[in-house]
Amino acid sequence: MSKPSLPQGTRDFSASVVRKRNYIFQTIRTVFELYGFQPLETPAMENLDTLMGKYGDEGDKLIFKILNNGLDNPSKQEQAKLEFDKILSGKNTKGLTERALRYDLTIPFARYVAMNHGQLTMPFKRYQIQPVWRADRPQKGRYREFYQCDADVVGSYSLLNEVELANIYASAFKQLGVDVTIKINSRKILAALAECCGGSDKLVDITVAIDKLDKIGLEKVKEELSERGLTSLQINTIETYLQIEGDNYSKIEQLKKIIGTNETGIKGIAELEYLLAYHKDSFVIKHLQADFTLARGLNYYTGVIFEVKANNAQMGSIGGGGRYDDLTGTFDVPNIPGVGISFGVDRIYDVMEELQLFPAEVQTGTQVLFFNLGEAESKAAFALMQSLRDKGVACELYHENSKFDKQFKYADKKQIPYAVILGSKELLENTVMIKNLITGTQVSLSNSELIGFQF
RNA sequence: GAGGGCGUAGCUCAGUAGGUUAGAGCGACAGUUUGUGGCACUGUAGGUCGUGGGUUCGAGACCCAUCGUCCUCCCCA
Repeated sequence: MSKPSLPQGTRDFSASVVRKRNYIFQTIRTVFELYGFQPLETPAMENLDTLMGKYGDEGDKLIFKILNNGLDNPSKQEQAKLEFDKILSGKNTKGLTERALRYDLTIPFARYVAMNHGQLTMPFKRYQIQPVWRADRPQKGRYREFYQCDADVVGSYSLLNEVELANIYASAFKQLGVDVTIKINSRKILAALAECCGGSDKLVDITVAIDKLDKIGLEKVKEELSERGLTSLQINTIETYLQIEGDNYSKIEQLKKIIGTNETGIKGIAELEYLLAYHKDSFVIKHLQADFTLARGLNYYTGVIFEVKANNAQMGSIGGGGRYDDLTGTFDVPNIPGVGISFGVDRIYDVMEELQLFPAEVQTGTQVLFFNLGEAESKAAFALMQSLRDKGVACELYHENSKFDKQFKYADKKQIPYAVILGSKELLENTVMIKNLITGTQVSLSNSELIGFQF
Protein backbone atom coordinates (compact mmCIF):
# COMPACT_ATOMS: atom_id res chain seq x y z
CA MET A 1 0.00 0.00 0.00
CA SER A 2 1.93 3.01 -1.21
CA LYS A 3 -0.08 5.83 -2.70
CA PRO A 4 -3.60 6.12 -1.31
CA SER A 5 -6.40 6.75 -3.76
CA LEU A 6 -10.17 7.20 -3.92
CA PRO A 7 -12.68 4.67 -5.20
CA GLN A 8 -13.66 5.41 -8.77
CA GLY A 9 -16.27 8.13 -9.12
CA THR A 10 -15.95 9.47 -5.57
CA ARG A 11 -14.42 12.77 -4.49
CA ASP A 12 -13.03 14.65 -1.53
CA PHE A 13 -14.46 18.13 -1.08
CA SER A 14 -12.14 20.90 0.11
CA ALA A 15 -13.33 23.83 2.22
CA SER A 16 -14.38 26.12 -0.60
CA VAL A 17 -16.23 23.33 -2.41
CA VAL A 18 -18.05 22.29 0.76
CA ARG A 19 -19.14 25.89 1.33
CA LYS A 20 -20.53 26.14 -2.18
CA ARG A 21 -22.28 22.80 -1.90
CA ASN A 22 -23.75 23.81 1.45
CA TYR A 23 -25.07 26.95 -0.17
CA ILE A 24 -27.00 24.78 -2.65
CA PHE A 25 -28.22 22.40 0.06
CA GLN A 26 -29.32 25.26 2.26
CA THR A 27 -31.18 27.02 -0.53
CA ILE A 28 -33.09 23.89 -1.47
CA ARG A 29 -33.74 22.90 2.14
CA THR A 30 -35.15 26.32 2.94
CA VAL A 31 -37.56 26.10 0.01
CA PHE A 32 -38.65 22.60 1.02
CA GLU A 33 -39.34 23.78 4.57
CA LEU A 34 -41.19 26.80 3.27
CA TYR A 35 -43.59 24.51 1.45
CA GLY A 36 -44.30 22.41 4.52
CA PHE A 37 -42.10 19.41 3.87
CA GLN A 38 -40.46 17.64 6.81
CA PRO A 39 -37.04 16.04 6.83
CA LEU A 40 -36.42 12.31 6.71
CA GLU A 41 -33.20 10.33 6.68
CA THR A 42 -32.86 6.67 5.85
CA PRO A 43 -29.86 4.30 6.07
CA ALA A 44 -27.12 4.30 3.44
CA MET A 45 -27.86 0.63 2.90
CA GLU A 46 -31.10 -1.22 2.30
CA ASN A 47 -31.98 -4.87 2.04
CA LEU A 48 -31.28 -5.90 -1.52
CA ASP A 49 -34.90 -7.12 -1.95
CA THR A 50 -36.11 -3.61 -1.27
CA LEU A 51 -34.18 -2.23 -4.23
CA MET A 52 -34.10 -5.02 -6.81
CA GLY A 53 -36.64 -4.89 -9.60
CA LYS A 54 -37.61 -1.28 -8.98
CA TYR A 55 -35.36 0.44 -11.48
CA GLY A 56 -35.58 -1.80 -14.51
CA ASP A 57 -32.92 -4.21 -15.77
CA GLU A 58 -30.38 -1.45 -16.36
CA GLY A 59 -30.99 -0.01 -12.94
CA ASP A 60 -30.58 -3.35 -11.20
CA LYS A 61 -27.13 -3.71 -12.73
CA LEU A 62 -26.09 -0.35 -11.32
CA ILE A 63 -26.97 -1.14 -7.71
CA PHE A 64 -23.89 -1.35 -5.48
CA LYS A 65 -24.16 -4.63 -3.62
CA ILE A 66 -22.52 -5.28 -0.28
CA LEU A 67 -20.76 -8.58 0.24
CA ASN A 68 -22.03 -10.55 3.20
CA ASN A 69 -19.68 -10.87 6.14
CA GLY A 70 -18.31 -14.16 7.33
CA LEU A 71 -17.99 -15.83 3.94
CA ASP A 72 -14.38 -16.69 4.76
CA ASN A 73 -15.46 -18.76 7.74
CA PRO A 74 -13.97 -22.22 6.95
CA SER A 75 -17.12 -24.05 7.97
CA LYS A 76 -19.11 -22.05 5.41
CA GLN A 77 -16.70 -22.28 2.50
CA GLU A 78 -18.53 -25.06 0.70
CA GLN A 79 -21.80 -23.20 1.03
CA ALA A 80 -20.20 -19.97 -0.23
CA LYS A 81 -18.88 -21.74 -3.33
CA LEU A 82 -22.33 -23.13 -4.07
CA GLU A 83 -23.84 -19.69 -3.71
CA PHE A 84 -21.24 -18.25 -6.05
CA ASP A 85 -22.17 -20.81 -8.69
CA LYS A 86 -25.77 -19.70 -8.35
CA ILE A 87 -24.77 -16.14 -9.08
CA LEU A 88 -22.79 -17.15 -12.14
CA SER A 89 -25.92 -18.79 -13.50
CA GLY A 90 -27.92 -15.61 -12.86
CA LYS A 91 -29.83 -16.90 -9.85
CA ASN A 92 -30.55 -15.19 -6.58
CA THR A 93 -27.66 -13.68 -4.67
CA LYS A 94 -28.88 -13.92 -1.11
CA GLY A 95 -26.18 -16.28 0.01
CA LEU A 96 -23.46 -13.78 -0.86
CA THR A 97 -25.15 -10.41 -0.67
CA GLU A 98 -28.32 -9.35 1.00
CA ARG A 99 -27.68 -5.63 1.40
CA ALA A 100 -26.99 -2.84 -1.07
CA LEU A 101 -26.24 0.87 -1.09
CA ARG A 102 -29.16 3.19 -1.68
CA TYR A 103 -29.68 3.82 -5.42
CA ASP A 104 -32.08 6.73 -5.06
CA LEU A 105 -34.21 8.29 -2.33
CA THR A 106 -37.64 7.43 -3.70
CA ILE A 107 -37.67 3.68 -3.15
CA PRO A 108 -36.28 3.93 0.41
CA PHE A 109 -39.01 6.50 1.04
CA ALA A 110 -41.63 4.15 -0.38
CA ARG A 111 -40.26 1.44 1.91
CA TYR A 112 -40.50 3.85 4.85
CA VAL A 113 -44.08 4.77 3.99
CA ALA A 114 -45.03 1.13 3.58
CA MET A 115 -43.62 0.39 7.04
CA ASN A 116 -45.12 3.42 8.77
CA HIS A 117 -48.26 4.38 6.87
CA GLY A 118 -50.41 3.70 9.91
CA GLN A 119 -48.72 6.46 11.89
CA LEU A 120 -48.26 9.05 9.16
CA THR A 121 -50.59 11.99 8.80
CA MET A 122 -51.77 11.99 5.21
CA PRO A 123 -50.95 13.63 2.97
CA PHE A 124 -47.40 13.08 4.15
CA LYS A 125 -44.84 15.53 2.81
CA ARG A 126 -41.21 14.67 3.32
CA TYR A 127 -37.92 15.95 1.99
CA GLN A 128 -34.66 14.05 2.04
CA ILE A 129 -31.11 15.21 1.33
CA GLN A 130 -28.65 12.34 1.26
CA PRO A 131 -26.08 10.67 -0.96
CA VAL A 132 -26.94 7.81 -3.29
CA TRP A 133 -24.60 5.39 -5.07
CA ARG A 134 -24.59 3.94 -8.55
CA ALA A 135 -22.11 1.49 -10.08
CA ASP A 136 -22.10 3.54 -13.25
CA ARG A 137 -19.04 4.44 -15.25
CA PRO A 138 -18.10 7.99 -14.25
CA GLN A 139 -18.01 10.75 -16.86
CA LYS A 140 -18.98 14.39 -17.15
CA GLY A 141 -21.76 15.11 -14.68
CA ARG A 142 -21.88 11.50 -13.61
CA TYR A 143 -20.54 10.25 -10.32
CA ARG A 144 -20.72 7.02 -8.39
CA GLU A 145 -21.56 8.83 -5.19
CA PHE A 146 -23.76 11.89 -5.45
CA TYR A 147 -26.42 13.76 -3.53
CA GLN A 148 -30.07 13.96 -4.29
CA CYS A 149 -32.54 16.34 -2.66
CA ASP A 150 -36.02 14.87 -2.90
CA ALA A 151 -39.41 16.22 -1.96
CA ASP A 152 -42.39 13.88 -2.17
CA VAL A 153 -46.03 13.97 -1.18
CA VAL A 154 -47.86 10.73 -0.57
CA GLY A 155 -51.49 10.10 0.19
CA SER A 156 -52.96 12.63 -2.21
CA TYR A 157 -54.18 12.49 -5.79
CA SER A 158 -54.54 16.26 -5.95
CA LEU A 159 -52.82 18.00 -8.83
CA LEU A 160 -52.20 20.85 -6.46
CA ASN A 161 -49.15 18.86 -5.40
CA GLU A 162 -47.78 18.96 -8.94
CA VAL A 163 -48.47 22.68 -8.99
CA GLU A 164 -46.48 23.20 -5.80
CA LEU A 165 -43.61 20.98 -6.87
CA ALA A 166 -43.24 22.95 -10.10
CA ASN A 167 -43.18 26.03 -7.93
CA ILE A 168 -40.47 24.56 -5.72
CA TYR A 169 -38.31 23.86 -8.75
CA ALA A 170 -38.75 27.32 -10.21
CA SER A 171 -38.27 29.01 -6.88
CA ALA A 172 -35.14 27.14 -5.83
CA PHE A 173 -33.43 27.59 -9.18
CA LYS A 174 -34.38 31.24 -9.23
CA GLN A 175 -32.69 31.73 -5.87
CA LEU A 176 -29.62 29.88 -7.07
CA GLY A 177 -29.53 32.02 -10.18
CA VAL A 178 -29.72 29.04 -12.54
CA ASP A 179 -31.89 29.63 -15.59
CA VAL A 180 -33.83 26.44 -16.18
CA THR A 181 -36.47 24.85 -18.34
CA ILE A 182 -38.87 22.57 -16.51
CA LYS A 183 -40.08 20.06 -19.05
CA ILE A 184 -43.41 18.47 -18.30
CA ASN A 185 -45.34 15.62 -19.80
CA SER A 186 -47.80 13.03 -18.58
CA ARG A 187 -47.20 9.38 -18.74
CA LYS A 188 -50.92 9.10 -19.61
CA ILE A 189 -50.20 10.93 -22.85
CA LEU A 190 -47.51 8.42 -23.71
CA ALA A 191 -49.85 5.59 -22.79
CA ALA A 192 -52.54 7.05 -25.02
CA LEU A 193 -50.12 7.30 -27.92
CA ALA A 194 -49.28 3.64 -27.43
CA GLU A 195 -52.97 2.72 -27.31
CA CYS A 196 -53.49 4.55 -30.59
CA CYS A 197 -50.43 2.92 -32.15
CA GLY A 198 -50.10 -0.76 -31.60
CA GLY A 199 -51.49 -1.24 -28.15
CA SER A 200 -50.29 -0.63 -24.62
CA ASP A 201 -47.84 -3.49 -24.79
CA LYS A 202 -45.83 -1.33 -27.19
CA LEU A 203 -45.59 1.51 -24.66
CA VAL A 204 -42.00 0.80 -23.67
CA ASP A 205 -40.87 0.25 -27.29
CA ILE A 206 -42.41 3.52 -28.35
CA THR A 207 -41.15 5.63 -25.48
CA VAL A 208 -37.63 4.25 -25.61
CA ALA A 209 -37.49 5.14 -29.29
CA ILE A 210 -39.03 8.61 -29.15
CA ASP A 211 -36.97 9.56 -26.13
CA LYS A 212 -33.95 9.42 -28.43
CA LEU A 213 -35.41 11.94 -30.90
CA ASP A 214 -33.02 14.80 -30.18
CA LYS A 215 -30.04 12.45 -30.21
CA ILE A 216 -30.52 10.28 -33.27
CA GLY A 217 -33.07 12.26 -35.29
CA LEU A 218 -36.48 11.50 -36.71
CA GLU A 219 -35.40 9.06 -39.42
CA LYS A 220 -33.49 6.84 -37.01
CA VAL A 221 -36.42 6.88 -34.60
CA LYS A 222 -38.70 5.70 -37.39
CA GLU A 223 -36.27 2.94 -38.29
CA GLU A 224 -36.16 1.82 -34.69
CA LEU A 225 -39.96 1.81 -34.44
CA SER A 226 -40.16 -0.26 -37.57
CA GLU A 227 -37.66 -2.74 -36.14
CA ARG A 228 -39.79 -2.95 -33.05
CA GLY A 229 -42.70 -4.14 -35.14
CA LEU A 230 -44.85 -1.07 -35.69
CA THR A 231 -46.73 -0.64 -38.96
CA SER A 232 -46.07 2.31 -41.24
CA LEU A 233 -49.51 3.72 -40.42
CA GLN A 234 -48.67 3.66 -36.73
CA ILE A 235 -45.27 5.18 -37.39
CA ASN A 236 -46.92 7.97 -39.35
CA THR A 237 -49.07 8.80 -36.36
CA ILE A 238 -46.01 8.85 -34.13
CA GLU A 239 -44.24 11.06 -36.62
CA THR A 240 -47.07 13.57 -36.45
CA TYR A 241 -46.84 13.38 -32.66
CA LEU A 242 -43.11 14.03 -32.72
CA GLN A 243 -43.46 16.99 -35.05
CA ILE A 244 -45.65 18.89 -32.64
CA GLU A 245 -44.12 22.32 -32.08
CA GLY A 246 -44.96 25.76 -30.84
CA ASP A 247 -45.92 27.21 -27.48
CA ASN A 248 -47.47 25.09 -24.76
CA TYR A 249 -51.07 25.76 -25.76
CA SER A 250 -50.67 25.21 -29.47
CA LYS A 251 -48.74 22.02 -28.73
CA ILE A 252 -51.64 20.74 -26.69
CA GLU A 253 -54.10 21.64 -29.43
CA GLN A 254 -52.06 19.65 -31.93
CA LEU A 255 -51.84 16.77 -29.48
CA LYS A 256 -55.61 16.70 -29.07
CA LYS A 257 -55.99 15.99 -32.78
CA ILE A 258 -53.91 12.84 -32.38
CA ILE A 259 -55.04 11.35 -29.09
CA GLY A 260 -57.92 13.63 -28.14
CA THR A 261 -60.50 10.89 -28.32
CA ASN A 262 -58.56 8.44 -26.23
CA GLU A 263 -59.79 8.33 -22.65
CA THR A 264 -56.33 8.06 -21.12
CA GLY A 265 -55.09 10.78 -23.42
CA ILE A 266 -57.85 13.14 -22.36
CA LYS A 267 -56.88 12.65 -18.73
CA GLY A 268 -53.21 13.27 -19.44
CA ILE A 269 -53.90 16.41 -21.41
CA ALA A 270 -56.15 17.66 -18.62
CA GLU A 271 -53.30 17.23 -16.15
CA LEU A 272 -50.96 19.39 -18.16
CA GLU A 273 -53.66 21.97 -18.83
CA TYR A 274 -54.40 22.20 -15.13
CA LEU A 275 -50.74 22.69 -14.29
CA LEU A 276 -50.22 25.34 -16.95
CA ALA A 277 -53.42 27.17 -16.12
CA TYR A 278 -52.59 27.28 -12.43
CA HIS A 279 -49.25 28.94 -13.16
CA LYS A 280 -50.65 31.24 -15.82
CA ASP A 281 -49.98 34.41 -13.88
CA SER A 282 -46.92 33.21 -12.00
CA PHE A 283 -43.22 33.52 -12.85
CA VAL A 284 -43.19 29.74 -12.97
CA ILE A 285 -44.99 29.65 -16.31
CA LYS A 286 -42.04 30.94 -18.29
CA HIS A 287 -39.99 27.94 -17.17
CA LEU A 288 -42.63 25.30 -17.92
CA GLN A 289 -42.39 23.60 -21.26
CA ALA A 290 -44.66 20.81 -22.42
CA ASP A 291 -42.52 18.17 -24.11
CA PHE A 292 -44.35 15.05 -25.27
CA THR A 293 -41.11 13.25 -26.05
CA LEU A 294 -40.12 13.36 -22.39
CA ALA A 295 -40.33 9.77 -21.13
CA ARG A 296 -38.04 9.18 -18.12
CA GLY A 297 -37.74 5.82 -16.45
CA LEU A 298 -41.17 4.38 -16.91
CA ASN A 299 -41.02 1.93 -14.10
CA TYR A 300 -43.31 3.58 -11.62
CA TYR A 301 -44.50 6.90 -13.04
CA THR A 302 -48.21 7.09 -13.86
CA GLY A 303 -49.08 10.76 -14.31
CA VAL A 304 -47.25 14.05 -14.70
CA ILE A 305 -43.49 13.76 -15.15
CA PHE A 306 -40.88 16.50 -14.74
CA GLU A 307 -37.38 17.01 -15.95
CA VAL A 308 -35.21 20.08 -15.36
CA LYS A 309 -32.53 21.26 -17.76
CA ALA A 310 -30.11 24.15 -17.26
CA ASN A 311 -30.51 26.54 -20.17
CA ASN A 312 -26.97 27.79 -20.63
CA ALA A 313 -24.90 24.75 -19.83
CA GLN A 314 -24.19 21.47 -21.47
CA MET A 315 -25.32 19.07 -18.81
CA GLY A 316 -27.85 16.26 -18.54
CA SER A 317 -30.93 16.78 -16.44
CA ILE A 318 -30.31 18.48 -13.09
CA GLY A 319 -33.63 17.36 -11.67
CA GLY A 320 -36.49 15.02 -12.36
CA GLY A 321 -39.61 13.53 -10.89
CA GLY A 322 -43.22 12.66 -11.38
CA ARG A 323 -46.36 11.03 -10.11
CA TYR A 324 -46.57 7.39 -9.11
CA ASP A 325 -49.99 6.22 -8.11
CA ASP A 326 -49.00 2.95 -6.54
CA LEU A 327 -45.44 3.13 -5.35
CA THR A 328 -45.89 1.23 -2.11
CA GLY A 329 -47.82 -1.53 -3.89
CA THR A 330 -44.60 -3.49 -4.36
CA PHE A 331 -44.30 -3.51 -0.57
CA ASP A 332 -47.85 -4.89 -0.21
CA VAL A 333 -49.38 -1.59 0.82
CA PRO A 334 -51.64 -0.67 -2.10
CA ASN A 335 -53.53 2.51 -2.90
CA ILE A 336 -51.08 5.08 -1.63
CA PRO A 337 -50.52 7.60 -4.41
CA GLY A 338 -47.61 9.99 -4.49
CA VAL A 339 -45.70 12.56 -6.47
CA GLY A 340 -42.18 13.82 -6.02
CA ILE A 341 -39.23 15.67 -7.46
CA SER A 342 -35.48 15.41 -7.11
CA PHE A 343 -32.60 17.91 -7.35
CA GLY A 344 -29.22 16.62 -8.53
CA VAL A 345 -26.88 18.71 -6.38
CA ASP A 346 -23.62 17.58 -7.96
CA ARG A 347 -24.77 18.53 -11.43
CA ILE A 348 -26.24 21.78 -10.18
CA TYR A 349 -22.83 22.49 -8.64
CA ASP A 350 -21.07 21.79 -11.94
CA VAL A 351 -23.46 24.05 -13.83
CA MET A 352 -23.10 26.86 -11.28
CA GLU A 353 -19.33 26.56 -11.33
CA GLU A 354 -19.29 26.68 -15.11
CA LEU A 355 -21.55 29.72 -15.22
CA GLN A 356 -19.83 31.32 -12.20
CA LEU A 357 -23.05 31.71 -10.27
CA PHE A 358 -21.74 31.32 -6.72
CA PRO A 359 -21.85 34.57 -4.74
CA ALA A 360 -18.52 35.65 -3.26
CA GLU A 361 -19.98 35.74 0.27
CA VAL A 362 -20.33 31.97 0.18
CA GLN A 363 -16.59 31.70 0.78
CA THR A 364 -16.48 33.73 3.98
CA GLY A 365 -15.07 31.69 6.82
CA THR A 366 -13.05 33.43 9.52
CA GLN A 367 -14.02 37.10 9.79
CA VAL A 368 -11.23 38.42 11.99
CA LEU A 369 -7.60 37.48 12.51
CA PHE A 370 -6.10 38.66 15.79
CA PHE A 371 -2.38 39.25 15.42
CA ASN A 372 -0.11 37.59 17.91
CA LEU A 373 2.49 40.14 19.01
CA GLY A 374 3.78 38.73 22.27
CA GLU A 375 2.78 36.87 25.39
CA ALA A 376 0.90 39.64 27.20
CA GLU A 377 -0.42 41.08 23.95
CA SER A 378 -1.86 37.78 22.75
CA LYS A 379 -3.49 37.15 26.09
CA ALA A 380 -5.34 40.44 25.83
CA ALA A 381 -6.18 39.60 22.22
CA PHE A 382 -7.47 36.20 23.25
CA ALA A 383 -9.89 37.73 25.76
CA LEU A 384 -11.21 40.17 23.16
CA MET A 385 -11.48 37.41 20.61
CA GLN A 386 -13.61 35.32 22.95
CA SER A 387 -15.96 38.26 23.41
CA LEU A 388 -16.37 38.54 19.67
CA ARG A 389 -16.91 34.81 19.34
CA ASP A 390 -19.63 35.07 21.96
CA LYS A 391 -21.29 37.56 19.65
CA GLY A 392 -21.11 35.09 16.78
CA VAL A 393 -18.13 36.55 14.93
CA ALA A 394 -15.75 33.89 13.60
CA CYS A 395 -12.23 34.72 14.80
CA GLU A 396 -8.75 33.30 14.96
CA LEU A 397 -5.68 34.27 16.96
CA TYR A 398 -2.45 33.69 15.05
CA HIS A 399 -0.81 30.64 16.55
CA GLU A 400 2.57 32.19 17.37
CA ASN A 401 4.36 35.49 17.69
CA SER A 402 5.64 35.95 14.15
CA LYS A 403 6.58 38.84 11.96
CA PHE A 404 3.77 41.00 10.60
CA ASP A 405 4.55 39.79 7.16
CA LYS A 406 3.66 36.21 8.03
CA GLN A 407 0.50 37.06 9.89
CA PHE A 408 -0.76 39.24 7.06
CA LYS A 409 -0.02 36.56 4.51
CA TYR A 410 -1.93 34.01 6.55
CA ALA A 411 -4.94 36.33 6.55
CA ASP A 412 -4.61 36.82 2.81
CA LYS A 413 -4.50 33.15 2.07
CA LYS A 414 -7.52 32.39 4.18
CA GLN A 415 -9.32 35.40 2.75
CA ILE A 416 -9.94 36.82 6.20
CA PRO A 417 -11.37 40.33 5.73
CA TYR A 418 -10.26 41.94 9.03
CA ALA A 419 -7.05 41.99 11.06
CA VAL A 420 -6.99 43.16 14.66
CA ILE A 421 -3.56 44.38 15.70
CA LEU A 422 -2.89 44.51 19.41
CA GLY A 423 0.75 45.30 20.15
CA SER A 424 2.60 46.78 23.12
CA LYS A 425 1.33 50.27 22.38
CA GLU A 426 -2.32 49.21 22.13
CA LEU A 427 -1.95 47.04 25.19
CA LEU A 428 -1.01 50.09 27.28
CA GLU A 429 -3.86 52.18 25.88
CA ASN A 430 -6.52 49.45 25.99
CA THR A 431 -7.12 49.90 22.28
CA VAL A 432 -6.72 47.87 19.14
CA MET A 433 -5.94 48.70 15.54
CA ILE A 434 -8.51 47.16 13.22
CA LYS A 435 -7.58 46.91 9.60
CA ASN A 436 -9.85 46.13 6.68
CA LEU A 437 -7.65 43.94 4.53
CA ILE A 438 -9.70 44.43 1.42
CA THR A 439 -9.67 48.21 1.37
CA GLY A 440 -6.42 48.59 3.33
CA THR A 441 -7.87 51.18 5.70
CA GLN A 442 -7.37 50.93 9.44
CA VAL A 443 -8.70 52.69 12.49
CA SER A 444 -7.92 52.65 16.19
CA LEU A 445 -10.74 51.45 18.45
CA SER A 446 -11.17 51.09 22.16
CA ASN A 447 -11.71 47.56 23.38
CA SER A 448 -15.40 48.14 23.94
CA GLU A 449 -15.79 49.69 20.50
CA LEU A 450 -14.29 46.57 18.99
CA ILE A 451 -16.88 44.39 20.70
CA GLY A 452 -19.66 46.49 19.21
CA PHE A 453 -18.06 46.72 15.76
CA GLN A 454 -20.22 45.73 12.79
CA PHE A 455 -18.23 43.28 10.69
C1' G B 1 -21.68 -3.63 -21.02
C1' A B 2 -19.21 -1.20 -26.11
C1' G B 3 -15.66 2.43 -27.89
C1' G B 4 -11.83 6.48 -27.68
C1' G B 5 -8.06 10.17 -25.35
C1' C B 6 -4.53 10.79 -21.50
C1' G B 7 -0.98 9.13 -17.29
C1' U B 8 6.33 13.34 -16.41
C1' A B 9 7.32 17.52 -9.18
C1' G B 10 1.55 19.02 -4.61
C1' C B 11 -1.13 21.42 -9.33
C1' U B 12 -0.98 22.79 -14.87
C1' C B 13 2.08 21.15 -18.39
C1' A B 14 7.06 21.20 -21.76
C1' G B 15 10.31 17.48 -23.06
C1' U B 16 11.90 18.30 -30.77
C1' A B 17 13.50 12.08 -35.55
C1' G B 18 14.67 7.39 -28.94
C1' G B 19 21.21 9.83 -26.95
C1' U B 20 24.93 12.17 -21.05
C1' U B 21 23.28 14.45 -14.33
C1' A B 22 14.50 15.23 -16.71
C1' G B 23 12.70 21.18 -17.19
C1' A B 24 9.22 25.63 -16.64
C1' G B 25 5.17 28.17 -14.40
C1' C B 26 2.09 28.13 -10.20
C1' G B 27 1.94 26.36 -5.19
C1' A B 28 4.66 25.09 -0.46
C1' C B 29 8.68 26.48 2.79
C1' A B 30 12.62 30.06 4.12
C1' G B 31 14.89 34.83 3.50
C1' U B 32 15.34 40.28 1.43
C1' U B 33 18.42 43.21 9.13
C1' U B 34 11.71 41.52 13.67
C1' G B 35 4.75 47.52 13.94
C1' U B 36 1.76 47.00 8.36
C1' G B 37 0.11 42.15 3.90
C1' G B 38 -1.15 41.43 -1.48
C1' C B 39 3.84 43.03 -5.65
C1' A B 40 8.99 42.06 -6.64
C1' C B 41 13.72 39.57 -5.94
C1' U B 42 16.76 35.37 -3.89
C1' G B 43 17.08 30.58 -2.18
C1' U B 44 15.32 25.47 -0.53
C1' A B 45 12.63 21.10 -0.77
C1' G B 46 9.97 17.88 -4.05
C1' G B 47 9.94 13.07 -9.69
C1' U B 48 12.88 5.18 -9.47
C1' C B 49 8.65 9.84 -15.93
C1' G B 50 1.39 5.05 -13.28
C1' U B 51 3.06 -0.30 -12.94
C1' G B 52 5.19 -4.84 -15.25
C1' G B 53 7.33 -6.93 -19.40
C1' G B 54 9.59 -6.32 -24.43
C1' U B 55 12.52 -3.91 -28.76
C1' U B 56 17.49 -1.32 -28.61
C1' C B 57 24.39 -0.25 -27.45
C1' G B 58 20.81 3.20 -25.17
C1' A B 59 13.52 4.20 -23.66
C1' G B 60 10.04 9.58 -20.43
C1' A B 61 9.58 8.85 -25.80
C1' C B 62 8.59 2.79 -29.65
C1' C B 63 5.59 -2.22 -28.85
C1' C B 64 2.49 -5.40 -25.50
C1' A B 65 -0.03 -6.04 -21.02
C1' U B 66 -2.05 -4.07 -16.65
C1' C B 67 -3.96 -0.32 -13.44
C1' G B 68 -5.76 4.60 -12.97
C1' U B 69 -8.18 8.81 -15.01
C1' C B 70 -11.14 11.65 -18.45
C1' C B 71 -14.68 11.41 -22.39
C1' U B 72 -18.59 9.21 -25.88
C1' C B 73 -22.65 5.51 -26.40
C1' C B 74 -26.41 2.91 -23.24
C1' C B 75 -28.98 4.87 -18.99
C1' C B 76 -29.51 8.53 -15.81
C1' A B 77 -29.18 13.16 -11.29
